[in-house]
Amino acid sequence: MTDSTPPASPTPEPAARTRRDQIRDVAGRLFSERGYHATSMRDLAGELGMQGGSLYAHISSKEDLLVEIVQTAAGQFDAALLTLRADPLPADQKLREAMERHIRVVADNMESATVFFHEWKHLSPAAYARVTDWRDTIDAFYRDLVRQGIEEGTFRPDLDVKMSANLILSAVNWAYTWYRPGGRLTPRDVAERYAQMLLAGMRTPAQEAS
Amino acid sequence: MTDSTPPASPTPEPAARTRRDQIRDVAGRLFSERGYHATSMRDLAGELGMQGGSLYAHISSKEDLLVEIVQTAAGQFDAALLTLRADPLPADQKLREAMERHIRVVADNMESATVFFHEWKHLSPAAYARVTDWRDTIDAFYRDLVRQGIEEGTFRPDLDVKMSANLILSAVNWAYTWYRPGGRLTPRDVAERYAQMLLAGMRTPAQEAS
DNA sequence: CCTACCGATCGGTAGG
DNA sequence: CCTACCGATCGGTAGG
Repeated sequence: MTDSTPPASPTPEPAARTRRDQIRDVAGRLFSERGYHATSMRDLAGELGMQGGSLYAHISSKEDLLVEIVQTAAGQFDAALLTLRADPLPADQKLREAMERHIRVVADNMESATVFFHEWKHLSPAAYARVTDWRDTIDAFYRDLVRQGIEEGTFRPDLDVKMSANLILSAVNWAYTWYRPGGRLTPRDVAERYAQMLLAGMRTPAQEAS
Repeated sequence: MTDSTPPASPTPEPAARTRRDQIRDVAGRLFSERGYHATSMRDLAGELGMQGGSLYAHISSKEDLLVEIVQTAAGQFDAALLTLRADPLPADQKLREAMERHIRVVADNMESATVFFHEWKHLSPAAYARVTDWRDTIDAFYRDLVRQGIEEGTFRPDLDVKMSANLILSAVNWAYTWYRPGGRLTPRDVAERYAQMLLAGMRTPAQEAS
């Protein structure tokens, strides 16, 4: 055994993780555990072994941290879902895939997801508006998917498009309250169980397969 | 037209509404809009046309208000759901009824429900433990309902009991984020749409009716 | 990244 | 229910 091979990095980009990233990650954890307003900058600094005022060498305000956490989470949902829009899959398969990706984003980012769902109302007007726009986009994504299935004849023509999308979104979003990473269920397991139950209620009576 | 008939009371018990009740209700609204920690006692007092310190003639602490709001909400869920446990209905009908009642509690108490779901982590240990116990009770209620349906032969024997209960709870709880009282959908409408989709995925293939 | 500090605001109380 | 106040803590800054 020689030193010619550098040790494999334990995480993808360990060196690229700046102090700023650490601050954001710890903030995400504290905001998710205690809430944004109940987390003080001194709490945050203490977790990082520094004094409260020292944080401002790396960030410009507390709200910047919240904005970054929320926007990053929104970006991950977008990257996972919106790339599916142009996918030529049939609607039922696409829906199953979307649910799996959606749950995976929640499961892989439980803290950010919690902050995202609980604290976005505390954003300043500009960032707040971006989140409501994002929410409309995701709503439309799932509604379009349901409509696609109806047009393709896979989904019942009498489906209430909006309510179906609401039910799907309920299932995948609410996972932030109960999912435990490292437990017996992978995001794929959850998505498969959910999709099986939901698709049975959405498909035209003629169809039956998985 | 004479004055012999007293005017019908606009609300059930208008005279029984004490100043304390007003404080709790306004607190529920502010806590739901801004969050518990972001609502100051002076904000609350201002909405009621009084000074901050005057609140303490009626309440003993800010947390008392939170505890009362959360416990009242939990009590309404209990009153709506747990009375169904001994009901002799078949499981699918009972599930539909439970979902309708559950959504109705959310819909009729959007503010308290929001506080309940977002702020219970900020309770002191004793009240916090009561909420986690409550949550376990409601989880068990829905899981028992799914099990009952499997035993009765109405629901598929291969249903994942825990995941089915999770899906049901996702649907009824998430309503607090999107339901708008006074809109086109009554809680009954929502429950019917949801139950139709969910029950189709839970029933044994033999069955088909509503 | 620290020390020392700013004005503002917090939940709550005393005394009336 | 008000006035006046308490100590504690808040987010953020200056200067090093």
